[in-house]
Amino acid sequence: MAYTFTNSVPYLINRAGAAVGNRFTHRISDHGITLPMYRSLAVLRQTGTKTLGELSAMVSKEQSTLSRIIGQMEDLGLVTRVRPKENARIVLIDLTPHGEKLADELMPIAIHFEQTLTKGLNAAEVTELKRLLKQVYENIDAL
Amino acid sequence: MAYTFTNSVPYLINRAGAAVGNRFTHRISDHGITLPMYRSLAVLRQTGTKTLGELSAMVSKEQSTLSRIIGQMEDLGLVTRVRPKENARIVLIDLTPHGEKLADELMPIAIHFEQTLTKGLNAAEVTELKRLLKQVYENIDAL
DNA sequence: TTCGTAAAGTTGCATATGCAAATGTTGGGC
DNA sequence: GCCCAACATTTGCATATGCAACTTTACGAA
Repeated sequence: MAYTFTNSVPYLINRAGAAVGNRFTHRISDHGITLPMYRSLAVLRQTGTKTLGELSAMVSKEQSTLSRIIGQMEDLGLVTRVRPKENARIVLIDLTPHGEKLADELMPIAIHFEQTLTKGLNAAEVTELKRLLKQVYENIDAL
Repeated sequence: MAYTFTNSVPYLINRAGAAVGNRFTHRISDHGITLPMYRSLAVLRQTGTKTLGELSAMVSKEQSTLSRIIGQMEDLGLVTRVRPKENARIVLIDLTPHGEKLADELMPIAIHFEQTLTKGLNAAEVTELKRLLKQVYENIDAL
């Protein structure tokens, strides 16, 4: 299969990711948070307490960048940042009740996005898309 | 199917896109260009002359941001920027011979990425992935 | 022709980002 | 117990980014 830039996997992934991100960003802007903030909320809501490093990996943001974002979220009263006495190297990040509430409020929006984006695809196709995206992600290690 | 953030389409797309982008960025850094610069080169190489607006849409970068990036590429001698007499509103962007040469040099890297990312997938699966990504992209309009 | 409006790019400005260096912390070897 | 290397996070700094405002140009209506 001939290689064409605009038909390459990175191009198609980036194009879709950027466009979806922009839409979501604008959709949640009136809730006073940004996209990386939303992603942090959603990960914490789903998986509970995380260290900064763990969260950084899960939301695909550089640690130093996320450190500042979490700082803002702390100022907004959405999360808490705690250095445990047992291990004062790490920082444990948790949702506040306010953060949980906001995450819950945004859930319907996220679900709506998921449904709209997969419109025209049957369940098997959606599953396949996700499987392939995970495979591609794993393959990055080999680069 | 229950909605889970880390299994959602936007999450999986963003995760893969960000990681691939980072890898590629570092891989081409010794060639003196950034990722959006590479994308611009690749689009121009593939499709020829473009206006700033067209290029902006194709590389998924804001016009104002791309305007500055093209300015840098002009300084690097990679592209030319021309306002046609017939229509002085638009700016036509073209590769210089130097820009073409660089685009050609980077092609093997891009192909290597494509091959590595799709490792473990057969031809039908790769085609399917691309088809689904295009469908998702089209569905964004409905949001 | 002239005017008003839309189109296409560019620039000002405030914010976000990434890398590298700095800070503070732990645990192991001695 | 002390020192040193590895860890986890934060901060300094330069660059990238997005939005809104501005400039220039094109074009249709009167």
